[in-house]
Amino acid sequence: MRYSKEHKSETHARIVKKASVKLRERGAHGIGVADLMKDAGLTHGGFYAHFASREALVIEAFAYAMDRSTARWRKKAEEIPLDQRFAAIVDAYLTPLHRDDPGNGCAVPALAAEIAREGVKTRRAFSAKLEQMIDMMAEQIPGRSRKAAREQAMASLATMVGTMILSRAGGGGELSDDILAAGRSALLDRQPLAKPTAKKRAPKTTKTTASRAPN
Amino acid sequence: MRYSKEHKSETHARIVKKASVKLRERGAHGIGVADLMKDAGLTHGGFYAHFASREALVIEAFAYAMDRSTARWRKKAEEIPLDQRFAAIVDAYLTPLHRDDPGNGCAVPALAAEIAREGVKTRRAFSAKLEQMIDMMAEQIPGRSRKAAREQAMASLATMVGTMILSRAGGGGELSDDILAAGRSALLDRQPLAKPTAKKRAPKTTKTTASRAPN
DNA sequence: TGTACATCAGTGAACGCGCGTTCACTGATGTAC
DNA sequence: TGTACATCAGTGAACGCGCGTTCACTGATGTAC
Repeated sequence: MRYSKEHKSETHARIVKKASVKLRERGAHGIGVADLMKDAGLTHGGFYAHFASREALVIEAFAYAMDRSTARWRKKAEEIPLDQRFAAIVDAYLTPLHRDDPGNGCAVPALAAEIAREGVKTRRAFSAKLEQMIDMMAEQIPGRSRKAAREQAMASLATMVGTMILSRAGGGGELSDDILAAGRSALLDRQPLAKPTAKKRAPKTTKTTASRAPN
Repeated sequence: MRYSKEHKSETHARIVKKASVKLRERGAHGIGVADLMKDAGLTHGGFYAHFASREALVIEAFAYAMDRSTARWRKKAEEIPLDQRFAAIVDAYLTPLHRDDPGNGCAVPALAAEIAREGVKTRRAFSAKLEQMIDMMAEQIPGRSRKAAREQAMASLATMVGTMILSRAGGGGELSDDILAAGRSALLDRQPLAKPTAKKRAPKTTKTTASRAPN
């Protein structure tokens, strides 16, 4: 073989990784095979040595983004006391940084609406990853039954995703900021979620040095 | 002229109306000019007698859908006591009927994520209509300051939109239903929104005869 | 009232262009001997 | 160790195809005289 043993799988992973950014930025149909390959430092002809079709890459790239988000949140949660985990995730999610950098952000607000219109294969891949994300969120909600936690996880995720979408579509001005703030306070400034005695002590977004949206 | 005075504007309106359904169903890029014209009973060549570009139609069709939703909700609200209006709108929005009929439903969950990636013109048109929709929602929230009502309207709309998107992308099975139910109860079964003494009396979805999602 | 002409919404062929996909080929390396 | 051959990730030209857009044309009606 021309390259080392791991070369092909490394290239494959690089294509998926780069594509997952560009697809979140431009949408599931917003960028072509040639440009995606160029982004990974290759030419378009080699694409089909790695993927059966463009759709197959979209599925892989989407799954990759979802796995990374879920894993990152889970890891973040582990470093924090149980009763602050949910708030910490919401806090990191609903930021201008995340809003303005969809390529490195959560794949759900970027791609879910489009994916709902794709073929069965793509839709199934999505709902499996969404299920995992919901489960992870539910784990961060203490003091409730499994069912109640799952229900709150789903509703909260809906608010997070909806807020992100509306804020991004809001034009980038005051409206965008207002929507983001409204979504934040709906999830963070509510009695059952923050400690009643420390209602206003929702975690601040501290990582001012970060240039990417790690969601 | 070949046709009566109002003929051209009637045709124009018909194209916009039909396109607004198809674009919500298939996405802002999911259907071509030729098919859109065919849907209105015309051939593609005549398109540019009505619109400067495909993008211009997308903007008009989107604005049409937003205006209709906003007007319909406002009208619905007027028929109902002030303290039940918000719940009634949420109740009518978060239904399987609406989820399964995006073409006749709210344009925000169907198109907002894609529109956030369009040109400035399209984005401006969107945020203007979104602003109107938020204002209308805020009017249905009694007993709060203008600012607080607007904030709650934005957060609620975010939950509604996010719930609809996640439910549509959820695969159509149990997950979709669970998400829809979670979003509903988050908005309807909460103390500040329903009367404390009638917490479980959230309005039921009664219009079982409706075959379209009027949102 | 009758006739010639102007108007213009709508038709359908044609245009570039970009896209996803295919394919013959390349050339560096692994392997057989 | 040296040599001939096989492998296969990657290249770049080419393919159909569908899309947005353009354009010469049609033909029913309004209007001028």
